[in-house]
Amino acid sequence: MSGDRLAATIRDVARAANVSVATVSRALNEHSNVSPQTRARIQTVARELGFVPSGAARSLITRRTQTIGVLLPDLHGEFFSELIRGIDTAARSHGLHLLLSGSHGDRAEAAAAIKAMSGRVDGLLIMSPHLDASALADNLPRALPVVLMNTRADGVEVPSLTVDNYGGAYAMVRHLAGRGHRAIAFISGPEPNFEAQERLRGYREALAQLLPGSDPLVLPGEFNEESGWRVGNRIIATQPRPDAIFAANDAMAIGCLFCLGEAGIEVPRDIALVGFDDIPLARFVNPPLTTVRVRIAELGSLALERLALSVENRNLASAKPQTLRSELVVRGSCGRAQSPAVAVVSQKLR
Amino acid sequence: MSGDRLAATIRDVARAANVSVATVSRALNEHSNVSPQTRARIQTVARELGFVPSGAARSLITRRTQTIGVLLPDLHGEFFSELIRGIDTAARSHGLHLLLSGSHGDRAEAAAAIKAMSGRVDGLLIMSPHLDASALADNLPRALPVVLMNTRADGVEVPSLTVDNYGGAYAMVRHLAGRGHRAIAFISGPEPNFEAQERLRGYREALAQLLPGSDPLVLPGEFNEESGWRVGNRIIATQPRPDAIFAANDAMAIGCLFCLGEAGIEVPRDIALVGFDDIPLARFVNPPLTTVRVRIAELGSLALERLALSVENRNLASAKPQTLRSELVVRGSCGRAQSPAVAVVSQKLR
DNA sequence: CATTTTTATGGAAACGTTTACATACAAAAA
DNA sequence: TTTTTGTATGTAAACGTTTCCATAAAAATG
Repeated sequence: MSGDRLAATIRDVARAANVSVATVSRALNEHSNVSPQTRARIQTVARELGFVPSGAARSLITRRTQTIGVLLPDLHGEFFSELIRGIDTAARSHGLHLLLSGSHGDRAEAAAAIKAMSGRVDGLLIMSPHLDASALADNLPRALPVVLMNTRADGVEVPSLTVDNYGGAYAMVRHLAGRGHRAIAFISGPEPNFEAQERLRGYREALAQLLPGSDPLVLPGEFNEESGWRVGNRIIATQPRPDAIFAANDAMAIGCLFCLGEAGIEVPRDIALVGFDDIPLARFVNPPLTTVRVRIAELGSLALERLALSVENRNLASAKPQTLRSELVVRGSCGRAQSPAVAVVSQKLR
Repeated sequence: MSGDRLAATIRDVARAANVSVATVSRALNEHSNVSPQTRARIQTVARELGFVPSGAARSLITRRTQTIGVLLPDLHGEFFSELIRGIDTAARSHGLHLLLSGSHGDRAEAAAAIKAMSGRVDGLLIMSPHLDASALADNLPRALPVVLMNTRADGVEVPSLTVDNYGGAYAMVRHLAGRGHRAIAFISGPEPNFEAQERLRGYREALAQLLPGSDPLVLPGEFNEESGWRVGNRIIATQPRPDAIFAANDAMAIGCLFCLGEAGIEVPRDIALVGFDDIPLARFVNPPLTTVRVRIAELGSLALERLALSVENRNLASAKPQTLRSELVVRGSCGRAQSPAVAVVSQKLR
């Protein structure tokens, strides 16, 4: 019972059950053409021996790893746990595994990550908002299906899913303008980031078109709470103070919110504050955050579905970029809303 | 340039470079005993052909997948993105890949997840606070290294890392008692959860020993913001109202904080409120949250290090459980702290 | 009963690597 | 010059599956 140092293989099972390896394979993979008694015997023996089929051997012969590689820029914050959750859900329903790589800062790191994954996956899901797709394309093995998420893919023929960052930002500015705000400051994301750029572009163009007299005020942030906090302090010191702050993501908006709170500046009474993403936390802060909803988990699911399709058909999916609509979620933080308590409760019940 | 439908193999490279496959293998794997010219030629050819070594074939012969399976109960919230980040960092430094499975509700799902991963990984990292380790052990292939995180492992001989939930909770109650709070309510986590149980035990025992006159008040929560919010409403309605609320994790504390805020109950003036975990957000809420710091990312890193060690030595690591000390982080939310602004700023600068 | 069809099983090749062993040839030592 | 050592390369076996093909036995058909 204890001398089994090496893991049992299919041959061990075959020998113990007095059949050929072919029969064991058929029995364990639910093929037809195996007699019920033989199958039962093999299953028993396999369990006794603690037989676990080697994924490597199976992948080698079937030419399928049943694994999707997921390349993300980093793993900080709720955005990524939501995204992974969406991907994981879809992967599970397809019987696919997820090989995760949680950071690639520069081009070289991205190349290394792609290379390391390449021989082990059936397809690649990449989010690389700070890198151009052409930089990635050089390192991608041909014939390996890829789907890009929120990544600039201008000259390259790669299927991609993108959130409508531009439209969402534009809609938010329109909403703020509609509420009478005139001086709207913008906390932008990191400069090279594709999403940050699109949101900034939405802000700028909406401002130019809807509030022609108003000058844009752009304050650079880093997409995390801390930078929102820092920028909050800058805004407090700004004279004249803007009517409204539009943070390019919720994490910065929340950081800013607490900064303002401590300085005794009340949102939305003294200043309006809105974000972007609708992370789960957004509805729980006080006042609840008006934001642009991006169905993060859905983005992940859809991307995986598309990839799974092209893996199953062994083709490279059409490169047509797909854009997910983003939608405005009006809560209390932008001023003149209904009672915050009501707004939040209605959000909690889906 | 375009007729290459099938991926190139090492034989294709060998043929094109006029050498044997063995030489190609040696050249590409940085072995010695390959002449510089040959190596260069092979590398060029390999690049031109877009050769990517098959992970399956390599794993089959080396008996190493260079992959660690990570089994988590779910993926909601910052806790898990932190944990994964810690694991990923350590894995990267060992050249290991991560195969992620993001949910197993019940015993059967956990068994399925383990089975699905078993043949594809060199080791398993499992967090399963709501499942007993013995339930897992039945499904674990013998000879597969495993490390458990925050999982009850009473009767079973499996290496495990656990956060000192009991000690942290005890220390928190002591701190609250030291500040003069007498009626301390506790928002507990989900009943079957191991961590939730340990934190509750710490609360109960500390209360019994340090405040013998005070009756425990335990309100059930679910470890997420929403349940914290719900329990907040219950507490508002409670008469007499407790002096302090100890939430079993930060997510619930934050949900509760916003609930109280909307009801006009000010923290810490009207009631003290503390949490557990020290998620990144905790220092940014207003007032900044007093909590118990659990080095979540570090827990992940340490667990992976331990697993990597036992994978490299091809042995099953010692089953001695390791406990990570948790530490009290006093910020503004527990009353009578220094100026909140100062407290937060000092936290921001590491 | 003779034939055909169906069902259950076995034999063996294939998947793409790594590596132990063999070998050829050049350089160093005798 | 002959022998020894070392370097660069090739040959072939092995890893553990799946699956095509062959075959034997059993069942169905004539």
